[in-house]
Amino acid sequence: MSSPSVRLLLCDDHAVVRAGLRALLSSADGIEVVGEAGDGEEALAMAARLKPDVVLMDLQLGDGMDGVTATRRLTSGGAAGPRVLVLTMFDTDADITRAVAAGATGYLLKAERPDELFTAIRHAAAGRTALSAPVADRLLAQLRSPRPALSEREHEILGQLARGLGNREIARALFISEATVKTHLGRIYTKLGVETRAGAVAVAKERRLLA
Amino acid sequence: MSSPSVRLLLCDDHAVVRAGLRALLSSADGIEVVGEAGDGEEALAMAARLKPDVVLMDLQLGDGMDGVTATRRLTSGGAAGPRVLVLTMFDTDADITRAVAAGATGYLLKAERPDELFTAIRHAAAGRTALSAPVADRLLAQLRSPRPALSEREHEILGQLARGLGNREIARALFISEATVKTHLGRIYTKLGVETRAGAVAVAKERRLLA
DNA sequence: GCCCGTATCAACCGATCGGTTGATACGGGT
DNA sequence: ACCCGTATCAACCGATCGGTTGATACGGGC
Repeated sequence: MSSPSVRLLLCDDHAVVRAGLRALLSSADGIEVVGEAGDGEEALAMAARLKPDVVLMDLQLGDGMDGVTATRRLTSGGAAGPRVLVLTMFDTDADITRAVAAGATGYLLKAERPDELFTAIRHAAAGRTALSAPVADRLLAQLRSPRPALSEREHEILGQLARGLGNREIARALFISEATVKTHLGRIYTKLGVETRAGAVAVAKERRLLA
Repeated sequence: MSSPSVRLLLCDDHAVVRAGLRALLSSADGIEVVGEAGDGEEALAMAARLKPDVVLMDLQLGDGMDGVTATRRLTSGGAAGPRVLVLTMFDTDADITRAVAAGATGYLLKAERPDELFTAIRHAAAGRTALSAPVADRLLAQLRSPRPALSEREHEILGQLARGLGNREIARALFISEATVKTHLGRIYTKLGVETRAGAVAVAKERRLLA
């Protein structure tokens, strides 16, 4: 006998993409789309009600809760919660790391071949980790030559920096002295491999370290 | 009698999205997906060969030719060329304006309801302009209070700025004097409504003025 | 022909930035 | 107990940035 269908919940903020995925997956054996969510809150509510086996989650969810947060909330509920399979456009180190840290069972890219999606969903339902080849490559590369990650405080500094604030304004915004801002900035420059604040903003946007 | 099916070519760099769209559109009456392209070059080649009525074009096409360029090349071939219907994630002023300027017959968002997509495709095939409501709103808002557009030279300056270069380096890169760079930067700040270079980079990335 | 926008350059000045050195303090890990 | 990473602050200095004023030149549009 074949195992029962995988009950799947879609979460993506683009209705056209959701509809496309539903149409695509409905043609696959052993996969049943039980619902669609357009944002993180909706995904949590529908997951609680529909008890899907797997949530197919985009990381970019528009204005509200982001996909990483939604993933954490979905998986933090213990063993009863659904598996989360991340399906997104970006293969950035930061995205992958954060998604895995948030409890994602798998991670694959929208650029992947569709049949990879089918198998990844079945793997995820079985509790097996499902990382597509490019994603796994990136993870290993990162392990081999680990990039110095920004500390949380440095992240905050970077956020203010991207708003165009000067050092004094950043200092006021974060309730620290201007001197501290400068030391943080120095470390940020070193870690990002840049020499100016404009360069730091550019690299940060590039690596998707900022909203 | 009903008119023959609209012959449609998909162009999107994400295979999963393409497959989803194909699955979705195959369920629609009067629409026939005749091919898929994953980048701009492929789209041009397949359009020449398959002679589709409409090309459904994403603006973000990864590394190579961008969607605006592909649209221009597709529509510049005179009346024989296909209609181009842009389907993308972003409703940024710059994207909409450039796509329309490049000859797009329609522009709609992936966040739109799927049935809007069906009607837009049929409209585009008939040569009618197809702008979804949010996009049309933005266009009108822009006409009512036109934002000062950056000149081409200012764009170049901005590009170098985003690389983190100093004024002197920008001057050398563009073969102009440092003084000229500063005057350009002053106008850029005014037009973007910022006061610092970091702010300019942030706003530029926000409005998608940069790659 | 004239006006206006754009691009180019110069010289100036104060404010800010970037880098350095050195210091204190707190927490986690061995 | 010790070390290491992180966060915090101070003082200093040269280089750069941001703003201003003023100028020339070229092109398109009325």
